[in-house]
Amino acid sequence: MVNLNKHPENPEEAILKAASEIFIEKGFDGARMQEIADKAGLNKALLHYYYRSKDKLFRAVFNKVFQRLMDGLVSVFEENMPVFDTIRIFFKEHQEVLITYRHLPVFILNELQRDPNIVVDMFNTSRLKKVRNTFFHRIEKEKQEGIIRQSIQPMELFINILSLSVFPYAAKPLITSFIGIDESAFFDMMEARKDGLADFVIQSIKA
Amino acid sequence: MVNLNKHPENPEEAILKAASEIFIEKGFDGARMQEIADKAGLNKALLHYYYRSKDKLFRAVFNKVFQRLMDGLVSVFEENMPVFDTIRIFFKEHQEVLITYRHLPVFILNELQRDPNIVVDMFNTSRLKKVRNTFFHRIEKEKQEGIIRQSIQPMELFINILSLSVFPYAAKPLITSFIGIDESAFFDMMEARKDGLADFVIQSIKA
DNA sequence: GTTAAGTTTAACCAACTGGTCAAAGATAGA
DNA sequence: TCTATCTTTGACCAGTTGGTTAAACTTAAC
Repeated sequence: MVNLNKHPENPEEAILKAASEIFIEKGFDGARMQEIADKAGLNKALLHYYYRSKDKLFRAVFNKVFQRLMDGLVSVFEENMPVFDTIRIFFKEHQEVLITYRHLPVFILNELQRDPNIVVDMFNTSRLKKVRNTFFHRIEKEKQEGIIRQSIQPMELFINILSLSVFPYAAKPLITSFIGIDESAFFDMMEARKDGLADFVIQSIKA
Repeated sequence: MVNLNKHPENPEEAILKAASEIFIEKGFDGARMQEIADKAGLNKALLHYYYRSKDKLFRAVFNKVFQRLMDGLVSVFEENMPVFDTIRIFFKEHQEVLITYRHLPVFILNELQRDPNIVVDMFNTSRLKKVRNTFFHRIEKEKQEGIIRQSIQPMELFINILSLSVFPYAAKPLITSFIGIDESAFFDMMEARKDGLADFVIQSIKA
């Protein structure tokens, strides 16, 4: 027989989708199970039927969202190419990820502070290993080739690149208030900044 | 007659202090008025006697904390001295502020996303004006003197410096998990990074 | 069509939450 | 000492919250 449900998706996915939006917008403490149910168009008891508790539902959401962000973040560093190219490509791609999922940085940073354990054994350490074996290794190589300054530390550079890319989006309300611009002007500014960022880093590390 | 209270401070301050700790640790939604009262060693009704509502108490906390962080952040940029000196002093001083108030960045970023209005008319725009008239002006001057590269945009540089300084502290749980170190190793790393940061920026902007 | 398993619902609950209030206690001036 | 004001408290309250449950509904196999 045909599916007579009001909802084309299966409820498990509908719940996860609605929960993602609510949790990301309001955080774990600010989110309400009833609100998630309303957004999914389902009875609240169903959330518990499929995901037992608010905590378990939250973890399902967080894991999915976190993995998504991580993929968009480290994948570029796992490919073997000249460091300057990696940097340019990263900033270009990562800015788009951040614009698409603009609330994710603050959400993840905040929930991670609330409970640092949610991330435990979420990193398959192979991920870092791969970054080490490609990006970090490449840096050392280009240092020997005289392309990159000797004093550059791969891990620090990695953190610097991340900082420059992510922070402005996390601090968007602060920046817009501080320099007195609206949201669209902010994204214009980020768009213009995109090209300059790679230059900023490369200029700093080149020999 | 002598003060027979168990608490040497006046209750208004005791509440604000306890509220600061709880709000910063758990956020507005996660904080409980009873928990704040317990931490202050006072009756819960007193919180409402002095601060009417949870929202008003939160605003009092946020304002104070925010002003404190802002002072430690922009004061260096308001002084007229060579740009490279400003940058070196800023990183050195700001890292100490961040270590002392290590939970503030995420707290402020998060609450600002929850309700961007809490920061409205909190910036006396004179603050930004002063930064413009000193730091930004100085950059333009040093560009003409051939000390700094022509393509450097003052506002972008300002945001970059902030990003490099603040982000690692906001992302501490992420970084420690990702590279598999504990908290003390993280702060050692930040300590070592401190000197390199100024070099990283200066190297990038010098002509 | 009977049955057994999976799915969905409305009604319900105990615990908790921000907030109130009347009364008790402290304080300082007259 | 009396009194008017300010402080402090315990008890209380209405609304909300995550979570439960028994019963109704669907589905598909026989």
